[in-house]
Formats: sequence, C-alpha cells, structure tokens
Amino acid sequence: MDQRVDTRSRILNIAEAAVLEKGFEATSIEEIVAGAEISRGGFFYHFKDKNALARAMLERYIDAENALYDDLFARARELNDDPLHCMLIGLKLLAEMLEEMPTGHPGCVIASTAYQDRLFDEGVRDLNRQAILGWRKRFRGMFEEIAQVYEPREAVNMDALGDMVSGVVEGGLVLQRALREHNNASEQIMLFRTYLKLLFADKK
Amino acid sequence: MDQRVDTRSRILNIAEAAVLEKGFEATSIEEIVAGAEISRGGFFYHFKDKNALARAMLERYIDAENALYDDLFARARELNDDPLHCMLIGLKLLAEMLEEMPTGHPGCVIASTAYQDRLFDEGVRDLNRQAILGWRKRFRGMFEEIAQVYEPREAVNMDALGDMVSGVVEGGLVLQRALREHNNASEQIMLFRTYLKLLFADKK
DNA sequence: GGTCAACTGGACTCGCAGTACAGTCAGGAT
DNA sequence: ATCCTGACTGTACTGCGAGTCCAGTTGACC
Repeated sequence: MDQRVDTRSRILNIAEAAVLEKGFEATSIEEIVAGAEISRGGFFYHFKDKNALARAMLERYIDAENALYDDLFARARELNDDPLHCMLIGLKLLAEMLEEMPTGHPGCVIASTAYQDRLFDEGVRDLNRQAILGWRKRFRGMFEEIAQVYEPREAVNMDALGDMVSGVVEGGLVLQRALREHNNASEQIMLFRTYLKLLFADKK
Repeated sequence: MDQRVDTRSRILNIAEAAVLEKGFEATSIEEIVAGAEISRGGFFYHFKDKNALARAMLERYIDAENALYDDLFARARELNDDPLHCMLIGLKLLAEMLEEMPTGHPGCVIASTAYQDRLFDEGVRDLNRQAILGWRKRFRGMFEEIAQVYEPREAVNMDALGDMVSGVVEGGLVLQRALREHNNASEQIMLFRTYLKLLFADKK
C-alpha cells in the first residue's frame, strides 16, 4: 500500500495538529516534513508557501466545522421539532462535544489566525471572514424561526445574537486556552443556553 | 530635554502599537528599535529577549485594564447604588468606550498571547492566567452582590458568569478583528447586558 | 578625575522561510 | 518498449530576524 497516495492530506493533518497546539508561527516547515516523512522539496511541491498551507488548513477546518453544525442541529431537530428546543438541544450537544475532548478543544483556528493576520495574505483573511459571516447567517436564521413562535422578552439585534454563538464559543476557547482549564467553552455555551431560555420564554 | 529619560517606556509604547496591529511574531526587534530611534544593543540592554518584552507589555496592559474597570464601575456606582444597575451602567460605559475607539479596540493582548503561547515562557503564560482569574473574581463578586438582592430566575454557576464578561469581550474582539467590523464587541456586551436584565429581573 | 548607567556599533551564530534545480521513480499512454 | 508526467528526493543557496559578545562612547553625579 502506497503511503504517498495522499501526502497532501498527511501534511495538512500534521500541520493542523501542530498549529492548534502551538500556533502557526511556532510551527516550522522542518517539523511538518519530519512528521509527514517527506522532504522539504516535497512540501513546497504541494504548497507554494506557508500561506498556501494556511489557506488549505482554514478551508478544511471551516468545512469540518460547518459539517459538524449541520450534523448537530439535524440530530437536534430529530429529537424535537420546536425551533427553540432544537436550538437548545443542539447547543447542549455542542457543549457535551467540547467537554468530551480530553485535552480540551483544539482551539479555533479562526481566532488563532485573526490575531496573527498580518502574517497571512488577503485570501486567508477573507476565508476567515466568510466563515464567520456564514455562521452569523446560519444562527440568525434559526433565531428568526424561533422568534416566529416565541415573543422575545427584550428586543435584540438578530445579527448580533447570531454572532453571539460564535463569540461565546471563541471567547470560551480563549479563556480555556489561557487558563489551561478544560470546560470553560462548554460552560459558556450552557450559560448562553439559559440566556435563550429566558429570552424566548413566552410563546406567541 | 533628554529623549532618553524613558527609553524603556518608549520601546513599550512602540512595541504595543505594533503588536496589537499585527501580532507579536510579526513585529521585529528591528522595527521597534527603528521606531524608538535606538540601536539593537540598546534594546537588549533593556530587555533580555523578546519574552522579557512580552512580559513587560502584558504587565502594563493588565494594569491598565484593571484600572479601567476600577474607574468604570466606580463611576457606575456613583450613578446608582443598586448592584444590578451599577453593573448594567458599567457594561454600558464599557460598550460605549469600545465603540468610541475609531479604529476599533486594539484587540486584547490576552487572546493574542493565548494563541501563540508556545512562543512565550511560563512567566508570560502565568501573567495571562492571573489576569483572567482576577477578572473572574472581580465579576463573580459583583454578581454575588446582585444575587443577594435579586433572585436569579435560573441557577447559574457564578464563576462561569464572571468569566462570561471576559469571554464576551474576548469573543467580540475576535469577531471584530476577523470581520473587520467595528462594533461587534460592544454589541456583544449589550446583548450580555440584556441577559443580566432577564436573569436578575425579580427582587427578593 | 573616576565611576556608573545608558547606551552605540559592529561582528558573529543560528534557525527558519523560500528559491532553484538536477535527479529518481512508478504508472499510464502510445 | 519507450516516453512522459506527476510526485517526489536531496542539496545548495539567499536572506531575515533573534540573540550573543563585546569594545567603546557619553553624560551625570560624587
């Protein structure tokens, strides 16, 4: 069996693990090629430079995250058809998933690149932006569905509320990374869940 | 007047601006010394290495942030003695402050270092940790005061609620950095404010 | 006049990104 | 059977930035 079948994916796997553990800049091409058991030349054959690697990693990561959300809320919908309860179940599943990761969540590539963005070119930054806007749209849509059934007790900006899902996750990951604790992100999500329960308590 | 009176502070000012703009790794000592109009030798006279610079920057930043919170909530307390309203006013002031910064908030050094932490030594990481734990304690105390007067409608973990202030700010800053928008952090704070209003609606 | 803190300036090592390019090797097309 | 191409290997080189070493300068104060 030829190990070379998918060298590109192997590079991405190794690079992603290293980048999530210690950041993009601290990850050298040297150690990536050592891990993937290829030569430096081989690396540059697949990726023009470190920017191209970053772009590919982000694309993969975002696709995976979107697939995860799709799956999570599809499962939630199966359990309960009410849009509010679907959201609450989905968030619970998300929190559980974050908690189950023994070493804590790898940490979001989005934040990691956002804070080093001068290192990256316009393409990378745009991918980042589009991903967050995508999540805004996704959650905004879900909240609007909820608001059709439940009267919000306080007026809220729906875009901002959509962003709050991403923000709470990102913020929680920052905390857990800095504190070296394991469940801050999941706790923050659970707190956000009680927010939604309070906000959408009254059926129309 | 001797410009050299406080070279160390000048280095820190220039470094902080550069680091907040483009990240720690992307900021070279070369450009710092150029900006501060000193020699490379002069830089290393003041700071043993880049880690020492990072530590000094973090210390200064954390002190400034603590002073800002002290001032903000002291002003809020003057306006209203009720602990809940004091918190709500303080958060409003914080949101306004974030909004008034024309280029957006410089971005929190905490998150920036959290995601590049392998670059830094234990001292830097510990400073980071202590700062967040300090904020947890500060806000937890304030929420406990509130809970003595108002019955929370839902049971919440007070440590997690304290962390949520930091988390919402950090998360908002990540979003606004990645999206290149200007008011995400302040919007997230305002949303968190309505959370508190809903949570602590009933006086004991 | 001597001491010390706060530098300057230059030379050097090291690690890493990125370039260049010549050569290898397996598999499919012709 | 031969040729071509894609996926590499290996080596050598440039250039940049961090960090070290150190000898020398300058101004302040004692």
